[in-house]
Amino acid sequence: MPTSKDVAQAAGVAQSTVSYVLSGKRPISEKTRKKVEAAIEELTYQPNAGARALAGRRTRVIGLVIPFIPELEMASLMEFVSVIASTARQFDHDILLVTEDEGAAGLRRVVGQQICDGLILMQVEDEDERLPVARTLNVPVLLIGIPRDPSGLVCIDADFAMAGDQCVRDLAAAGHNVISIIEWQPAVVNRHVNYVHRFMRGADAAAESLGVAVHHFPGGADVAIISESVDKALAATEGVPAFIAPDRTIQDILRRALAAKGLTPGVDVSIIGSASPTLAELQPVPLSTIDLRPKEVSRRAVKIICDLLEAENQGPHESLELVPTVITHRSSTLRPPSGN
Amino acid sequence: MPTSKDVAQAAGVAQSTVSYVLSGKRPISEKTRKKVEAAIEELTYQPNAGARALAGRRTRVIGLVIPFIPELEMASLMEFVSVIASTARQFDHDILLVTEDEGAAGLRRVVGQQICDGLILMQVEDEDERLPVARTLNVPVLLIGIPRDPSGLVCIDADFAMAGDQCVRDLAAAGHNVISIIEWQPAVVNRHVNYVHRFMRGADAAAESLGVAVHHFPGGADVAIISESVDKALAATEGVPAFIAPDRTIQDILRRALAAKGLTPGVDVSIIGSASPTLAELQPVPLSTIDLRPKEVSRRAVKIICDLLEAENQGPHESLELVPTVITHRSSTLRPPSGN
DNA sequence: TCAATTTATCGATGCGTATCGACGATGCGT
DNA sequence: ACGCATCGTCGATACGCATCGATAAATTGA
Repeated sequence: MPTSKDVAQAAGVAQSTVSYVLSGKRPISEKTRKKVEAAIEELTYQPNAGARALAGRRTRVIGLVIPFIPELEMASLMEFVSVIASTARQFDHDILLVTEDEGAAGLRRVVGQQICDGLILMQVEDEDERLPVARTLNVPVLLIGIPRDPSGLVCIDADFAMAGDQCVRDLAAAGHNVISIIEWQPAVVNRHVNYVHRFMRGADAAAESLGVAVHHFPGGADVAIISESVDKALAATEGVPAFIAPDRTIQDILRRALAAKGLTPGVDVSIIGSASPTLAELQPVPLSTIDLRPKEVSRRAVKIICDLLEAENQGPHESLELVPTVITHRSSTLRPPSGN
Repeated sequence: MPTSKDVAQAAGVAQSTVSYVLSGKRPISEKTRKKVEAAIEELTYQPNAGARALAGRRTRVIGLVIPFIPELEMASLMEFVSVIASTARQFDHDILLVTEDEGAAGLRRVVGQQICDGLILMQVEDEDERLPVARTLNVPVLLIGIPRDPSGLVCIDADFAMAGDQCVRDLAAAGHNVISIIEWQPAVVNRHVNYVHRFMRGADAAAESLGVAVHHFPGGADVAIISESVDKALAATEGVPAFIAPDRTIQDILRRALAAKGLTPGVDVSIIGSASPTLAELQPVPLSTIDLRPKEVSRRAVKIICDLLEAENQGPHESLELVPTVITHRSSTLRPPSGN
């Protein structure tokens, strides 16, 4: 592997000059720059990351702490990871995976060994054991998710309250007076990932202000429980029933249960939930969705932490950014009665 | 951040002694070791990765090149990534994400800058543009997937031929004379990820040797196409029909199409396919599955590349490892006629 | 008891880059 | 023509660790 010294020699300049050509931190004449660039090209020189990190006290690597929760939807997780990685590249950074099974010690390790300049924590819980550690690390940390106490931390997440609000308003506008929410899996709810609560709060508040009723029913991944919830929900509804079904599994089971009763989404019943556009289109009756915009959340997360890395003016930062959600009408919900 | 020099000072020894305590590459007396270890504890010293890489010419980082293929099942991809990352930790290595959108240049970058000691390439295609580059990199590269020409490369993958063989044998043993395979999405097949062909070859060979018929039908993610395939398959079958349905989407659509015709899996029709155990159990009729063992493939992949890194005796290696697949009977297939 | 080993530790050096101070060359105004 | 600021480049040094040769201390054998 050629070094900057080799480049310098080939170009007939000092090593430091090569360094300045690369960083642009001092003026270099057109002539020398050309020579150096030619030598770099010629030798296919690439700077050594270790040496760069050592001398420059910057690795240009961001640690991404990925959760290990079997109940979680792996597909959506992968979408975050993938977008985060490619966005990081746009900011000239790389992503190092830190798995949850190392626990909080993993954070101390990658920061302590200076493998990373900063961290992104995914799937942050209400009371997250990683937070006390995160607060003491002297590097920027970005949370995806909002803990109970976000003081001294930088957070971003989808605006779940807005999502709940939008769903309820939308269904109410379509003429529903009673809206049934099939809730997340208890395993998820009990982990206190508070987006569930935020969603519900948004939904309940909207219901109250609009004078419609929102009923909550147990959901999860169990066919029997969801079927029972559907029965109860239907019994408690006069007029056309409306369902909010958070994830794919619940949607699948709900759809099947309704089909068994001869109810067609968009005609005899409304369903709205969260799903990727492609998956939503794939359904027999394309699903109206509330888009939590994982890509946008990922992109902004990377941007925020890169800004923090750039600034580097120490001192704990604190901020909280909520990404607006977007509702998309397809065929699974009734249309509002009149003029668009 | 404390350095090894600080530790040395605190312990009253030379910096090099601290280094030897850590590496164990020279004998150290019990007494000094204790002192040094105490100092390390006291200062919560952690060696600087950059300096270590620079001096030791080893980063202990493995680059993981993740594909970006929308058609791919993100969930299974995430399982690979997650298991690879935690297995790497067991071998005292970390995983750096390299996204496909950098293309082959990404490989050159992470290796050229010596961010990584080696690479794992996922989702390797028959004629993969990354391979010529991979061959010239002077670091170990491990492929998950088998290209058309694996010479000079180290590969691992699930044994798809075995999977095809097992599915056909199993269905034949249950009394089916005609077996219908709903194929992968054309987008996947056309990418020449040859596991599709290997699966088919295994299936066809088994069929021939058993004297049963295997019919192939177009699949994918399109409801209309799959429904038509199901109709044709049923028309072409006398007796109880049997289906092999590769992925989740195909399974979902197939199940719905069969239900619409009043056919119940495990009674009037057999279905077998690839799915995670939890997902398989979740179905109304638990799905008999062929397990492609992504976790085992991931674990072995990491082990192989770590062994190569350990060995470090240059020269191109070459090997090909196939991980046996496992068939699991649940309720969606007929049972073999007689005494187990 | 003394030379020959072995054992435990130290000091010095190199890894490849970034950065700082210094210095000659150039351009400016007067 | 002369001092002065600016520009462009060089040389030296630090970053934190691994490693090699050397040295001092402890052990062995005869």
